[in-house]
Amino acid sequence: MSSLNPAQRAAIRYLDGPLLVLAGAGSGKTRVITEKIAYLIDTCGFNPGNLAAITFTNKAAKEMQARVDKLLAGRSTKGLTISTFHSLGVRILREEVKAIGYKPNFSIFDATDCFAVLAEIAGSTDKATVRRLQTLVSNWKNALVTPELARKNAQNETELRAADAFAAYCTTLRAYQAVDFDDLIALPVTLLRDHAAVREKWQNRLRYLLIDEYQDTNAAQYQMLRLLTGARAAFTAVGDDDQAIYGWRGADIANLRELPRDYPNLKLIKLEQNYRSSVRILQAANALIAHNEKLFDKQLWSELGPGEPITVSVCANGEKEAESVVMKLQAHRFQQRGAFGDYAILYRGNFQARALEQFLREQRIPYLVSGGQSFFDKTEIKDLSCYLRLLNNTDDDPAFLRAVSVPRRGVGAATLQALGNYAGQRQRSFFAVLGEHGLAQHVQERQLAPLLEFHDFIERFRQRAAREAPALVLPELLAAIGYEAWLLSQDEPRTARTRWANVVEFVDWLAAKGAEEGKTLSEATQAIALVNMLDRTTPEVDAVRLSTLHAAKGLEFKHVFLIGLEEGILPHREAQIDNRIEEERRLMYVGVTRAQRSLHLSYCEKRRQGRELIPCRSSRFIDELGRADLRFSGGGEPSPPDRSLNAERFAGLKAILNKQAG
DNA sequence: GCACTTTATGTTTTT
DNA sequence: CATAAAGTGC
Repeated sequence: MSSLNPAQRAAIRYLDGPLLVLAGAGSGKTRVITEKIAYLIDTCGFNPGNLAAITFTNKAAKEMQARVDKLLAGRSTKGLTISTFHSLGVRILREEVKAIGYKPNFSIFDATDCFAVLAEIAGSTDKATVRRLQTLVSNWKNALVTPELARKNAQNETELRAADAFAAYCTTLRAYQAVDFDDLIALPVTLLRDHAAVREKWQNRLRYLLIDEYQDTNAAQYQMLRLLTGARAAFTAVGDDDQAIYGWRGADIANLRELPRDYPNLKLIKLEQNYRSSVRILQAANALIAHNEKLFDKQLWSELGPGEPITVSVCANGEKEAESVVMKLQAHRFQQRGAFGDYAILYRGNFQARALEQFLREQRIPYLVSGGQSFFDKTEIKDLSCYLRLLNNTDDDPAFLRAVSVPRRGVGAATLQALGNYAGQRQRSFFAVLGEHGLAQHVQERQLAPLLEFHDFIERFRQRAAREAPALVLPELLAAIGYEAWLLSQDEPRTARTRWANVVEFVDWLAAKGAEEGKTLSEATQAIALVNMLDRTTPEVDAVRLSTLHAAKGLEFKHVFLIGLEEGILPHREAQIDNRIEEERRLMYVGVTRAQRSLHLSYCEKRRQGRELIPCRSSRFIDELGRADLRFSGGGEPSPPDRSLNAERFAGLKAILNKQAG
């Protein structure tokens, strides 16, 4: 435990009660968690099986596991839980399903599946409407609001209709034997709350909890934590209110603010020494975040010297910005004789990566995009997951609909419509009514053959999948449906080849997973829903990292480029109201504090919106960094606030407020 | 009624 | 660029 500072050491050794560690960016918070796990096992004699560390992303969980393994080299960590909130939720659900009337082979719906269910219920094809409803439902679940309560709280006709849709949505999911992401927290909470025996069992099993990124917990996750820790309240929560960037997902900083109230004997330890960034970067970050209403006072400091000045480039438009950033990065790298892997380019939205990728390819600079479209969201992978989901749970209608249509087998929209009506009338799933004798009366005669053939086909593989490992069955299923040929017939040869390569990679991933933990079909299927990026360990590759600001949290880079610093991008156009501006500011803060040695900012004077180039204004956050250490280039300093532009901004704000009132 | 082709269109952030 | 809606041939 050498080279820990006194605050870190205190945080690791404190065991007398609940502990909140306020860990500033780069203050070694992951280190505190991993060292504390080692301390609890080595020095305090905890059984690893009685410890759980909870993170928000798989990436964080994986990294933590690796660091713990290294720290405890040789000693057993068997039974140690290091997982995301959602994975822990699945584990609890799987063990306790019978208490809430689900089968253990339940499906996990992703956002697309849930969207389709809600669209059907609302009878709406308008995307914006359904999306609003989806957010509403998600917010209710995250706040542990039941359909009944939502109905009671409804203020007007619209809210009442939404609450009814919510109720119907829950019923439908239950009929499908399916849960959504929010259920993975909400259901375990109700379970632990309402069943004392279950609660005691889990409290007994998880005797000490460590929670990472505590500021990102939502109400449901906080309740889960309370129920798991119980009266003993043996936990360490580590967080940073300045890095709370998931408010839009229901995360609530109130959980941080109210922790001292809920636990009067809560011990508070602050980590303020930053081991990551040079002084100039840290000063800029401190100046920026000072514009937020602060929850806890915190001043980061560093012993790492002044470092390079922060540069700001003004570019004509998005393409020019991408080009300039790539050129600047090249020049900087030559001058420093550095590696590509020392550089990251960070941005607000995924779409900003495209222009960058183009120039990086042109310059033959290796790069990796993190965030962005997940491997498991690719069409070919979703196709196969749906087959697995259907084999695992034949009540999973969304999976049925996809599997029955890919590849095409002579069953089209009209037939599925008729089948859906029949299934609805019989109160059974699509797959179930395929086996009924009455089927012939409800679909066209010539449709009968392909439908029955599909039913047989699934049934045959289902029996095999019950006995054999999914990774063995899947390749045969692929051959049986002629998937490779289908891909070739659908796409250009080279896209078809990449897609098939993805399929092969997916099968390999499944095999590796299965070998690792002896996964059953239902475990594998559920794991697929939760694991987002294919966990290829690629830190070895020397490549520039492209990442959204959200996905960059928890990472650090020697040199950071932060692009698109314009009003409307960062802060985002739809985040003009006060508390959301604060979250955008924290997002900027996260970006700034990723940098160790140098930080390069850029923004455009004009940006393409649709087919037109719209003039834009530099982000207010640039001004808030303090001018002292900024070096401008490309177009001089940003123009002083211009009245016409302010008027424009005001008009935008008014439009938003009107929309909300109406 | 089904399958495949063309055309428009649009993108906050993620478990 | 990748998906979704509308249009065309069978």
